Amino acid sequence: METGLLYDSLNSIHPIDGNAWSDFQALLLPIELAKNEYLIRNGERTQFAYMLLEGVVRVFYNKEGAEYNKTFFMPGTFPTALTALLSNEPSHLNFQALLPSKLIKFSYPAFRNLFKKHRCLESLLLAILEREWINKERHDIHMVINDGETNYLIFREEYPQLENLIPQYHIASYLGITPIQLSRIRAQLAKKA
Amino acid sequence: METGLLYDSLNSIHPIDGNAWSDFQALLLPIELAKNEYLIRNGERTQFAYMLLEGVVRVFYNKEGAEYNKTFFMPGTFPTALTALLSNEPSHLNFQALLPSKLIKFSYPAFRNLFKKHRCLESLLLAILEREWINKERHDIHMVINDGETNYLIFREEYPQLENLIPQYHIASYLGITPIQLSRIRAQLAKKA
DNA sequence: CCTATGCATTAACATAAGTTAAGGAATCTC
DNA sequence: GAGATTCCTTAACTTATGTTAATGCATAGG
Repeated sequence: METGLLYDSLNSIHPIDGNAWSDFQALLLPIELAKNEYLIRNGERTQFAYMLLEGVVRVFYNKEGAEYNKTFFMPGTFPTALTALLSNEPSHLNFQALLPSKLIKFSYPAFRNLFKKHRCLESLLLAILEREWINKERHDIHMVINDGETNYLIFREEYPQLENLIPQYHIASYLGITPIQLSRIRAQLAKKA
Repeated sequence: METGLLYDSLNSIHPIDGNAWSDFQALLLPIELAKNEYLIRNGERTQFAYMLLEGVVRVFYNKEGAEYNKTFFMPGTFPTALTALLSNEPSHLNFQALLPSKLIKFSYPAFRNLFKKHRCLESLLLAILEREWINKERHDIHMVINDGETNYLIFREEYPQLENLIPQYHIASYLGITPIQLSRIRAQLAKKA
């Protein structure tokens, strides 16, 4: 199993000492998802955290049949239902692979059990939450302040290449607009250029 | 200084042992804000975390003169520029008292210095971030899924009494609509009832 | 190779929400 | 207590975006 990417990602967020890493590594399990397969559906509980190695995962909420995309996860990131994990409640969100994907998973309760022995892992979790908080706040500010066109341009910077890998209606949903409106925006941008 | 409310709030999030609390208590400073006075303006750095004892504080972003309200803080909560504190960068957000307010403040770096001695304080910060994350996610889901009318009703549940204490244009901005549109929604609701 | 399916685009139309502007109630100030 | 200020409401109008529907590629399956 390819754990080097995971180690590098985590260690760069907060240093992990050797013993902590070997205890943690014992928890890791590889999994694969086919295109359109789900990691978690809303209403399900989960005990697992994930890291994406290959592919793309989307997160969306679901209300009366309508889907609202919230985030896309790219390789090297953590498509994990944090709220469901932390609260131990059923997830309100769905996590779905949009392409054939490879991931590493590990049990979150087992991870927390290591905190007593390895304080650096608790500090690591704190550092991850801090980083996620900062990213989310920056993202939210963009989405509120800007119009659809600007957010589309930001999307293309945030997720390079992604627009060529997934249908545009997923992007439109992420931007909070209809695919028709996205099409109009793209037409306008093409005219400008 | 009235530190009981702060102790109870924090201790209920994560238990704080007696020594940790007395070391922490030594950091606390009381402050007062007049109506419309700022706690932090965008572009400023800050070292301080706050707890609100009395009054109301709003958080908003500012773009080309337009203001976008993001949150309101009520007594017992923490009107703190978390992102600016954690990242040590200038704040993108403004924190402003909407009523005469009383707060407790403490230095965040000094608080972090206590982590070595009192691990329970680090666990407390982790627990606070977890809770904030969960609240924010729930809030975001509401705002994306619902229309203006539903969000206005949710606002009234989330912040009981607040709509009588502050101008309606602040509420409209929070809901992402114009004051005129909020007025139309209120007129419709009155007609239904 | 032909057909069916999924997806993006475009046009025509409908609708919800923004803009501008005016009036009036409530509150503050001198 | 008179005048000024603030702010909420309402109306008339404009605009942006959603809706419905038709067209045309491209790709996959038989």
